[in-house]
Amino acid sequence: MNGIGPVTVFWFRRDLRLNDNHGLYRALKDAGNVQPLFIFDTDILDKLEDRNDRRLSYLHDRLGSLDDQLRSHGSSLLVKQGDPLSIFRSLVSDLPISAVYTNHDHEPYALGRDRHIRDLLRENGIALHTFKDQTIFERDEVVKPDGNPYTVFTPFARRWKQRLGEEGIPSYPSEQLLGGMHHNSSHERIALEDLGFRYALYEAVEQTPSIDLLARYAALRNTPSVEGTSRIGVHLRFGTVSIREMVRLAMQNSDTWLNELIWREFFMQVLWHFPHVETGAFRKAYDAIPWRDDEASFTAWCEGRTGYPLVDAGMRELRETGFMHNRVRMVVASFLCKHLLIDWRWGEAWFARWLMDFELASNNGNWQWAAGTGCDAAPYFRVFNPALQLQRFDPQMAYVLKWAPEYGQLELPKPIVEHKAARDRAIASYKTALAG
DNA sequence: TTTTGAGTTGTTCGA
DNA sequence: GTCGAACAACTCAAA
Repeated sequence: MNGIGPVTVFWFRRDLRLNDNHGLYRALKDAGNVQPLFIFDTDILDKLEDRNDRRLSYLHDRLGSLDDQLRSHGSSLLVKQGDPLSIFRSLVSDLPISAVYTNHDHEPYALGRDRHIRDLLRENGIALHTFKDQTIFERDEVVKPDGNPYTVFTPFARRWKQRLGEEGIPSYPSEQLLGGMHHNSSHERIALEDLGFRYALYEAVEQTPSIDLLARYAALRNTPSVEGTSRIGVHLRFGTVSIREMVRLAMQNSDTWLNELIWREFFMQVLWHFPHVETGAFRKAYDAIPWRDDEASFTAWCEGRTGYPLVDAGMRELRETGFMHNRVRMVVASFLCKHLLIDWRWGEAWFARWLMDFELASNNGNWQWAAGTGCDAAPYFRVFNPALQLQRFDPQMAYVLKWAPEYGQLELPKPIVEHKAARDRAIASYKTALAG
């Protein structure tokens, strides 16, 4: 490697941007000579079920544009593939590393990974500096006066907004310090094929919702045939936008949308404080529900062949695009858990596989909400009526016909369950399980 | 400690 | 067609 003297490594993970990046800002400001690094983590990649995962294509594209930007500043992204611990083991012997900077990742897997890397670096006399970047508040920054975590959204959101008002939103103008990147434009890129993947087309999404969209957000967000939602989930997941910029925008334009951003942090702190939710019900009594291991019905749901137009359209949209409108997510989730009485974890895993904007905490929290097993969840007797939801939110069938055109034919698919019978079965099953 | 009010997104039934 | 109550109690948060 060119350049003289020690380098500071900045490790990109879920913060793939050069602007308003907290950890990058601190690395540039406090240390300098910053070598940017990204690791394709084979522990994660090996678990992906599809060789043409849209998310990996998206990630790869973003790294390409990150590298382009870095090269315009005389630097380049060092990209490695492997398990991160081994990668760092070889990096510390190859490079004169003075410190490693990165941003927090509180998912269970990441916590363990980072602990091992911190230990390895410490053994080599290298400090790992980590920073809050992907949320406004994290861990136990928003808790009740007695120090315990909130488990109900509304008081959490109240306290969150109060703290925000007191503290304001910080800025980390890393983009102004890029002259301090380590000068080295010799790093080669790793092709998707070298990782064992193929390119999958995906629909690019605006990074910033327009003021116009936010002005109508509260009114239009439940209409799946309209572009009424922000769709920035994918950007928040990969950190291609700054949450701080989004919250500023929300505060100026839409309190309804701001609450959605707070929901994201609510579920993140639920996962942090109650890690058992990753595999089981938040309320343990709900683990007694006798889920039906009905693989045929599950497959019909996955493939969008339930005979319920809104459910089928949503499941097709998911498969075809990696996205599903939020209103429809609620309908299909309620349908799986209540009408089919299938374990919410099956649905959670399917969404995790296909959603471009998949985020463990939000996906888990919202599935537990729909199943009625979570904190502050929908009560178990609240069963979405897919026909009524269709009538209410897609009365012209514009959304349905876009994704499931067979519902425009005279002969309609036959429902795999009858609504009233399924609803009664769900309520009775939950009731019995919870009484036991 | 006790009390009180409230709790994302719904549906159904009967007046 | 419209409207309010019931659904099922329970837990949570805050005073």
